[in-house]
Order: sequence, then structure tokens, then C-alpha cells
Amino acid sequence: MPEMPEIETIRRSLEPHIRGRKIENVEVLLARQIKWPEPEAFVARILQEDIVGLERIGKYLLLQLSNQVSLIFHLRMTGQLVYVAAGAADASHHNRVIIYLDDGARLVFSDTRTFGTLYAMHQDELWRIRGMAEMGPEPLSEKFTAEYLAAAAAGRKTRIKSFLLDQSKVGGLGNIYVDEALFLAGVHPMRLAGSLTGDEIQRLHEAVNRVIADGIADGGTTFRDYRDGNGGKGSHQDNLFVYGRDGEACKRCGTLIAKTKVGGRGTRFCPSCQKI
DNA sequence: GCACTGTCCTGTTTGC
DNA sequence: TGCAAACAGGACAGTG
Repeated sequence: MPEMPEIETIRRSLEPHIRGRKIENVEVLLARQIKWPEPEAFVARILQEDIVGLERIGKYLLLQLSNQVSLIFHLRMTGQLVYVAAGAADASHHNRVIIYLDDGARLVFSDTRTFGTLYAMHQDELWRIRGMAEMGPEPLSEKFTAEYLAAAAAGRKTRIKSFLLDQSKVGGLGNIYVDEALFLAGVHPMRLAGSLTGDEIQRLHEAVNRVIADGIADGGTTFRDYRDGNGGKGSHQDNLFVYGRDGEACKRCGTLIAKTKVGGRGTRFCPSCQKI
């Protein structure tokens, strides 16, 4: 599932292909994935506009258009946004929206499980996307400090795993990178957020920044669905410590990686390195 | 305000 | 072998 490193990788891989291109046509194959405005108005807002920039906010990818509208994608679980050059075939059987560009290429949004969402928003409408408007500081940003993390977690009775997945607390984290960060910090996922010591908060802050930086450097994590803007796979799955490794030996101590559920989410951890 | 649960959705895996 | 159930999880609505 695409998290912040995957969306950033997609942004970087798409930008050289589509910046400056005009949207010549839009084909909507599954209208219910367009959340705002209605599909007809959605198409009207983006048609014949130039793509002037690409931005990322948390897990949202924003294509800035020449009319001050942002074409916004959230890929959720299985969404993919792939650039297909003129004349080339695209492989997906689950295409949902196809954007035709003025050089004959196309931008194909495909999504097996159809959780992904699309928006075409004017700048003064962005507040309508609550998840984006209320997003907390992103890892690697100036606002994401150990002091911020300590203040946000203080007094919280929710599990630290659930706390880190809450986009209003830390923007851009998902299940893979939360499990990895908790392992690196030596913090058990079931710990209550408000119970972490200053030292643990410090370690967790460093670990979150590290896993996100490493994920970006590796071009993201591909388990099954994730592809970058060119259709390529990431390589961070080869460098994971716990996610997807349940039943295997911990790379640090040899104890078998355990799997449990926290807040309804599959959660992997090392019972020796991450004491409750 | 906070914490937790159910829902959406479909391909794959697991169990009988 | 074939079928049914369980599982995967990001975001949000609903509940207590």
C-alpha cells in the first residue's frame, strides 16, 4: 500500500514526463471513485488545462493545473498512477480513470480494490478534503520534532501503533513504516502513546524519520500492488526488519518475529527487541 | 474530545 | 479438486 515514500517516489518519477503537458481528454471508467465534484464537473475542471506542477501532501498527490485547480489522487490500498508513453500498452486490468495528454501519452489511474479517491479542487476548496486539511506534521519536515511528538502523545491512552497511524498526528505514515519505526525504536506496538518516556520518544522520532528517508531512497516498498510512475517496483521490501517477516528470525537477535492485531491492523514486532 | 468498531472493496490465501 | 471463509488495510462514519 502506498505510504509517504511511495507517493513521493511516484511524484518524482511522473514529474519529468507530465509537467507542462496539456490534458486533452479524460476517460472516467469508474465514476464512484471521483469524490468531488460530480464526475461531469470533475472532467470539465481539468480538461484543456496545463499541468504546471506536482506536489505531495502526506499520501495525497496533487497535480497543479494552469487554472488554479488541483487534480488530487489518494491511492489508498491498491491504487496506481502510471505514465504510459504514446503508442505503448498498459498492463492493468483495473483501469478506472485515464487522462490523455497532448503528446499522445496518458496517465492511467488503476485500482484493483477501488478504495482510491480523486478530486478536482479549487485552491479555496481544499478544506473540503478533511484528511488533508487536518493532517499532522510530516516526517522529515521542520514541524515534526521530538518535542512535537512528545506533546502530541502526552496523556493519550491509545496504543502507540494506532497513534502513529492517525494522519492528524503524523502525516504520511502507514502500516509498513509504523511497524518498522517501532522496531527500530525498540517500542512495543501495544504501549499506550502517553506512557512513552522522553528517551523512547526521542528514539521513535529518529526511527520514523529514518524509515521514511530509507523508504524514499529505495524507491518505496513493493509487496504486491505498488508501482512508481513508470510502472517500476521499489526495493525497500528487501530492507524491512519486521513487516511481512512474521515467523522469520529477527535480524538483530534471532527471535521469531511475531504477528498480532492492534486497532484491527496486522502488526509485526520482535518480542525480544520490543518489550511491552 | 477521545477511543474504538464497522464499513467499503476484490484478489489471494487458508481451511475444510 | 473445489468451494467458502478469512484476510489484507486507509480513511471515515458511527457509537459509547
